[in-house]
Amino acid sequence: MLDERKKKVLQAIVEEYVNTAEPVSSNALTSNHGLDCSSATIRNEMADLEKAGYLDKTHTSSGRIPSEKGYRYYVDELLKDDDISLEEIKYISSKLETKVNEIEDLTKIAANTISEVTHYTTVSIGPKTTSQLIQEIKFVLLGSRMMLAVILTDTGLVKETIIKFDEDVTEKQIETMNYMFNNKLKGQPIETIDRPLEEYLYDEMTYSVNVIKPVIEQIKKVLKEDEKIYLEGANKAFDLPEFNSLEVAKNFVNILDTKDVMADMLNSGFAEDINVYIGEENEKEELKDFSVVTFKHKVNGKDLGTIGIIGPKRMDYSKVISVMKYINKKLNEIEKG
Amino acid sequence: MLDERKKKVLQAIVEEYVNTAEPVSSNALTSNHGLDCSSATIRNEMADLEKAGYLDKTHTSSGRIPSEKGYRYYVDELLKDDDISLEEIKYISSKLETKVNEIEDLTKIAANTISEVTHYTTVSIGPKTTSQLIQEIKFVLLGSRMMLAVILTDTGLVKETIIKFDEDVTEKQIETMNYMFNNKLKGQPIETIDRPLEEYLYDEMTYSVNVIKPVIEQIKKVLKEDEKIYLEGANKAFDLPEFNSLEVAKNFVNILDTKDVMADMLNSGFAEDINVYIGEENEKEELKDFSVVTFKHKVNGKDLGTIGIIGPKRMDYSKVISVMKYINKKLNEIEKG
DNA sequence: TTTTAGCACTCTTTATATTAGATTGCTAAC
DNA sequence: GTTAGCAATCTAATATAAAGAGTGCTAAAA
Repeated sequence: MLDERKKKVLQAIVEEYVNTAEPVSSNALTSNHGLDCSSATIRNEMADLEKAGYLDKTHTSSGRIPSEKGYRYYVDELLKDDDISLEEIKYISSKLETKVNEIEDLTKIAANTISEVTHYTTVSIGPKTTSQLIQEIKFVLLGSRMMLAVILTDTGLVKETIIKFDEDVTEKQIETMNYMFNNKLKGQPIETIDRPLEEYLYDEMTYSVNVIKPVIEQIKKVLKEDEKIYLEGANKAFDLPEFNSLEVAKNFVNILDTKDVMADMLNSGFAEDINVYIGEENEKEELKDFSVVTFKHKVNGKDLGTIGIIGPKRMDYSKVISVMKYINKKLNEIEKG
Repeated sequence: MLDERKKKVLQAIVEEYVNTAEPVSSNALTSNHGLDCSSATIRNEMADLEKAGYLDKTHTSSGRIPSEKGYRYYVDELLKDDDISLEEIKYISSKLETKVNEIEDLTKIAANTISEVTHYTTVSIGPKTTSQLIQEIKFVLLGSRMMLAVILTDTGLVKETIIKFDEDVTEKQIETMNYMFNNKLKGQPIETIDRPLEEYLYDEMTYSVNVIKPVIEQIKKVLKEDEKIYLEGANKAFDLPEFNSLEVAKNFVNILDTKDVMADMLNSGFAEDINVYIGEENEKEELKDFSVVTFKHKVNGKDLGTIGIIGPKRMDYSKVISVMKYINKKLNEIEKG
């Protein structure tokens, strides 16, 4: 357990380093951090904190930077989670007030807002289809050989897809299909659209396979389709000094370009709350030099999308977490009322 | 006019520089370029070409690199436009064979393929809605207060949008609307959905403004919506030596992040053929250090989407243009047959 | 026992100089 | 018109030195 002064020193170092991106010297902490002692005393405290693993040095005679353990302690014990200004609150509210018709747009707007307020790159992904129930399926003929299929889920997610046929299809056929599909699928989880169902549908349907086959295939395809990942503020990262290293910059762009790393990153958080992964805490090798903060936007236990920030380990955790908490609250208000 | 040997020298320098990214010395051209003369002779030719503006030096005693005028001459006069291997042809064909149901997906696949084959970053954008005619509008009730609107255009573009109402809506109302909208809009260009039409619809519709207003607004919104821009292979650029400069890398990411620069870039080409913009030839300030190659995928004069490559001025124009030509041909075959 | 002043020591950063290597332009010969 | 030869020019790499920042330790002060 750290005593009060050590906590103060650690907190001061994290905050100072987050601000300046420079190793923090004992001298820098003697003023403006409420530490009423000399630099020599602080040096002693720093040495203790380093021995305990909370601080690192870049070389023998450098100032200190927080270690991952140091950041972790800061996030768990020391951060102020209301690090958000009135202007930021106003800005966020105004952005989220935009009337949107689809949940996915709301998630995108929230991600964009977070990126603007925190100046970090955000990534967002829509709700996982697998966790949803089919509320209704609707087929609409768009011509003699083209049909639109619309699938509504219980959380209000809408999936549409165009289906083309090799032969003419009648309104009557569509109606029958509509009835059959709904009969079988309403209220079922989306994964239901699988082998057994397929067989059933093929059996029951009296007409051409040419008609049913593309429908089933296309619907399966759309529902299993990887969720789209949206990036906001990729360029913002390049304003940070850690991205002056070409290797880091390249890694970063590579990560953003590798959609499945991003998807895994967003999907790995299970907590209801905000997930913070600092450096090595990230499962993915590629992310071990970065920090990631994510949260799932949920209403009544239903996943409506996930938003993540990816930035340097030297991230302003206070700001990021405060903003995310506030946005999460706002999103819940919007969804519920 | 350049004599044959000068052409050969220029071509050799462009090709050598495209390959190596190093200024080309007179010595490097004495072998493997069909130039049967000494390095001193080549030095003389180089000096002439530089005086004429086709070559540049990085410093007084460096080898030569092509100037923008040099690249332009190469693109206009010297490149081989069948610089594509059998494997590449096979690969492209296999990628484009995937059955897709929406035009926009086809454009995306083509852009992805180009990026894979050329190793450059590609950008693509769907068809411009403004150039299209409305073929049909279809409204589908999805619940008592939610409706789906589907707009089909003459080129097969499908736009869907969810519309939510503040009051219950009946099937009958939807049917009437369906009839009215189609009656007024079928065959019309998409811009028709504007003031005069709005008034007409408000007048004719006998029921609540609460119903018609959101419909018109949402449809307008969707149709005027900026086309989505798709990026492929943003990370590929970072393998190129010119991106070892942090400034260049940062600029590049900034450009990719600024969607309207990308959109303008894609929309500015008018030629039927392939557009090449080398460095300063780009209108946008941000692009003046890069080269851009775009082409519009058209069928029967109708715009179906635009694909662009953005890369260094030291771009493999032969490869890029060859691949684009081939892909364009393939796309036309797919659309027509 | 805790805190602090003082100072040698370490390491980074910046500046400067030196050298090796590549390539040109020019001159004069072929 | 072409080429060999060579001084001149510039880059890139390496070495050296000096300045500056910061620590750790010791011994004195509180």
